[in-house]
Amino acid sequence: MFSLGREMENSSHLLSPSSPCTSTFGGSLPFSSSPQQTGCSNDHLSLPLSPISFPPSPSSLSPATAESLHSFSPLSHCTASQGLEGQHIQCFSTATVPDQDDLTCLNWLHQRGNLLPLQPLPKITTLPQLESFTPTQPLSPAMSKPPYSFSSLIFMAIEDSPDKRFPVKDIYDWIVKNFPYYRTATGGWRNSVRHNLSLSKSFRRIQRDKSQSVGKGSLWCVCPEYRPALLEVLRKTHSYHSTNINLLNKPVLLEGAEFGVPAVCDSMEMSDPLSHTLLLSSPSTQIMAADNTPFSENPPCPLTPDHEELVTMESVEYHQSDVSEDMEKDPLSDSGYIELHYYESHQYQYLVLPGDTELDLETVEILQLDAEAQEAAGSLLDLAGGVY
DNA sequence: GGGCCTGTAAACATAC
DNA sequence: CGTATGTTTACAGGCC
Repeated sequence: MFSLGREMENSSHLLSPSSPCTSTFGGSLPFSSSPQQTGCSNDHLSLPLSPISFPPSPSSLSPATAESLHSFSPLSHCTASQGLEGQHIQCFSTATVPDQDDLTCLNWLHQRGNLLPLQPLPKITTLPQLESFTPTQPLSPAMSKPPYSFSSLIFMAIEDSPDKRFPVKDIYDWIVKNFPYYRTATGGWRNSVRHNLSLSKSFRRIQRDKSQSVGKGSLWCVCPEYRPALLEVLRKTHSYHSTNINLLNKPVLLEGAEFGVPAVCDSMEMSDPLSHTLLLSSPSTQIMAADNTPFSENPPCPLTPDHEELVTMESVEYHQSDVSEDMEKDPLSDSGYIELHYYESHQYQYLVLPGDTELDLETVEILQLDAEAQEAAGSLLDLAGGVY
């Protein structure tokens, strides 16, 4: 079960067509180049490989994979049953499949405030049981240069703006606000921003409304036809840095049984840190202690986001009744992104998924195991929305 | 090695 | 006039 993700790289039989749209992974920005051909309308990105069916039919699986799925079926199918050996894993998903007119929508950016692996994740406090959670400084060097190109930074800034358009100065401010590196960087990067704006076909200059004009210069927006490519580059960069760096190179400890939950994992492959990742469905998931005491009633410690630490399997229970109808909708549901957050509590690391992605564990493993697996498994967009 | 992408620097023009 | 903005050119480094 714990090599499932990697195994599924080659498990094309698990993949069933779910989206009429395919595209290639260009991986390059449309910088002075033609737009990436997605062959799709509404910016729907996907990969040549189709996503996994949900849930995969056990009969269609290789023995090892089927065994894996069997072991993880509780979480995969979000129903209550006995999970890992001696381990109680429950996940009830009440999320409905969201309308995703635009699966690449980044509206969540300004809601979420963060899609960056090197940044704190303050919005996670929407988890009711994590009210006391206080973001800490990222462990990664906050002052190091971000991995994102200027085009990506500009793209994020514009997408994060309420009107999807920003003057240059606001782009500066956004970058400085979100990437402390640029607070102290010399001014040359601003020149680079302007250079990118002017040179890249991805961005378009809009004349300000003269009647409401305040400030110098024009407004800049993202050209819709280049948006999928920008999004793809951003996603790949984000994925690479959050997955490969945060997970794949980390040691694995299987010690301890927080909340009194048996620390199983004897059968786990020690080499696969994701095998021991606790998956939650944010924001409507509760971490449960062994006695079913909600996490909020028995918090072991504040969670710290983005900790590159150890991973172990833990109990999780998701109570449908605990989810109010008006609970904040995960902005990621419309984004086409699957944002994976890692929160650490002692020796445990929790992987928090958007609440309504309805991803099953094997899919998640594929998404995280490595970049190649991600590409082989299909885009997050299809996984999130294309199969229902 | 060549092409492309990206970052950086610089010069210059224009607008505020 | 100073500063901000926008355009353009040039060059270097990395990657494929």
